Amino acid sequence: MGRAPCCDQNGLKKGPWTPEEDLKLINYIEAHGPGNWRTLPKKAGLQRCGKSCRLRWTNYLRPDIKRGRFSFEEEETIIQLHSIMGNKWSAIAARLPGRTDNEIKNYWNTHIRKRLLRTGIDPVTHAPRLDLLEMSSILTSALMTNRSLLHLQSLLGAQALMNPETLKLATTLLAFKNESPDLVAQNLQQILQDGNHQVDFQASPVSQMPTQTANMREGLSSNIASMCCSSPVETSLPSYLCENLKPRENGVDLQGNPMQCLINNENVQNIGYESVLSTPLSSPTPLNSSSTYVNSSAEEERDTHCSDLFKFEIPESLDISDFL
DNA sequence: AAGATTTGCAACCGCCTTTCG
DNA sequence: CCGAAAGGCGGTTGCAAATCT
Repeated sequence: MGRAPCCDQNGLKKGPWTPEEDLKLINYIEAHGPGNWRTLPKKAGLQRCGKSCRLRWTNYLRPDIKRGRFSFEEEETIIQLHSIMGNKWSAIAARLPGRTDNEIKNYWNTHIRKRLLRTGIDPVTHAPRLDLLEMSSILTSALMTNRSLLHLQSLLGAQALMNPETLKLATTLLAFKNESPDLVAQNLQQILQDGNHQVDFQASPVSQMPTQTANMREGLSSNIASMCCSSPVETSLPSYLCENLKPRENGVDLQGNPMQCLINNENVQNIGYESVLSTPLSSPTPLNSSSTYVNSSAEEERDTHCSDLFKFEIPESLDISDFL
């Protein structure tokens, strides 16, 4: 029954390929074609398993492979296709002539992913990073009422979605909430009013907290400082996000439309753990064209608003019909 | 100049699907 | 039709090169 074993792993070489091995593989495939990968190594005189040979050929030795840096157009194409397909590297590679799935995957992980993170975009969902928006909402709502600190509890419940700095700050604030809610809110207000975020924590109201909370105070100071360093106001978060994260008077945006952004104080009050979990912004799975969003009316408005920020056009040259 | 840290990428690993005896 | 190997794919690792301190 079945086939003979692919290869007994004994005595087969692993690790980087030598030029001599490459030459043997190239010569054999050019003369005979790959044929059966299982039997190829023996015929080609290689001490490798067929799988390793196939990988070496498809990812490196194939003559039609385009090497060198990715062009801007290629990069944009990868981002657009990834937003549709997710981590389907082979499918993406099929639409980028001369590029391999492995190369695209590596390029994504080392360049594009980091770039998107720097600009405040979740590389998984291609949406604004939820943690930045959420923390900004919390800090802003703390200005309005001390009661809003209750949202910290919700924030901690969503820890799987948060970055470590956000969690650290939320944890510290929550610990303070019970002890000195007024001081916490007062301190947050000072931070948000201070344009350069270089808050003197020794002189801030936090320093007036009881001595037994000295360690917590240090934690709060450092956490807030680190958060401020990555806040939307100071980082490379896209300008459209920074605009939407600024508190508005009268609940209207720059165009005079009713605000539908997270920062809207009324919406902030309604943002809890459940909404965090149900929103596609926090989905750990890649978006695809058939994604169904959970839409309460408020979330529908927010989704619409946010999706407008990330509209892009698929080039006509890209055939994505089979994904729709 | 040297050691430490970060970055980039080739290659491996393991799982899933397809193919074949 | 069944079961095992081949093929394919995405995630992860290890190491050399580059950069920083």
